[in-house]
Amino acid sequence: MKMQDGLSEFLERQLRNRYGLSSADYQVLAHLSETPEGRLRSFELGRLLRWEKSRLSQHLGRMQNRGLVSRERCPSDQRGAVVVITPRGSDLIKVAAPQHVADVRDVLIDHLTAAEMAVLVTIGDKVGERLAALEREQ
Amino acid sequence: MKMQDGLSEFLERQLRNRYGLSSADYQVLAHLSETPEGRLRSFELGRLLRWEKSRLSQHLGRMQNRGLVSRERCPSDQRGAVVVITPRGSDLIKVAAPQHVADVRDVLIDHLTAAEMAVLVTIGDKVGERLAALEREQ
DNA sequence: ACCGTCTGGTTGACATGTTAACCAAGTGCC
DNA sequence: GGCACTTGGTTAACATGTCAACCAGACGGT
Repeated sequence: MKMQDGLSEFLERQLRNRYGLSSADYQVLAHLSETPEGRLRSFELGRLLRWEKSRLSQHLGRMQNRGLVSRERCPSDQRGAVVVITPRGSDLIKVAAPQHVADVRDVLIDHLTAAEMAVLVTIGDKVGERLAALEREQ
Repeated sequence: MKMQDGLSEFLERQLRNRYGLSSADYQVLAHLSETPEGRLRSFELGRLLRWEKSRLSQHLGRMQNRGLVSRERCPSDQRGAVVVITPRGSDLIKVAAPQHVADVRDVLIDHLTAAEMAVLVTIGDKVGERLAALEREQ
């Protein structure tokens, strides 16, 4: 648990200090920039991030005010919104992503042996399994 | 990272649904209940939790309103506050703690071999080391 | 076509966390 | 003693997350 908190706090702070991004912002931009068009339906983004819809809506509103994304009406579904990454958002993520990856290496990956890394992945999978099972049960 | 988020979210939700406690509340009560008198200087609690002082102050205010803790002036330092767990807080944590531990087993520990557990501890230590080193550097 | 239900999304009220400013009491040095 | 500096703690303003209520458009059975 301490490792958990320490890692998130460190990574969050790096992103915020260097680029003015929260890790929430980062994840939104990362997902958008991974699509060929830099655009996603709102609910798709929500599914990818596993965020509640109200959180997504509020967060996108703030990111829109800061000029990182914009929203368009969806032509095929009149209810829908399409989220589009702006040039500014795109530039930011292009700079921030490599540095963020470097930070993760610096504070975690570089200090693990291949065997340790493998075990960590196994543990992640097992926990993911268990959580998914609990979610199906409920 | 996903494991991280999934675990915290699950544990947080269990605590909240069953006892109306956030994990922040839980940690405060846990630390208090571990002292013989159920009381701690505010800044001691802050050091243990690694919380900023304003966060601590705000959170204790809310917990006080809910009757989980109370605050007294410190006799030896007129600036100081002593945080005391109330009977209600004490009862709550006595019920919540075993269940919380059981949840952690259920979703993590029970699914790991002894070897995996050992590696996880090693990784935690290494990351802790690295973060502490970065903090000393700053 | 019509109506009940589901789905995508927004909003308001509230809980929580961060930063910066502030205040009052200790501490150290002259 | 007096004065600068540090320390413990609170507060205000703001960013973020949650829940519940709401609205409008889609969808399915009749």
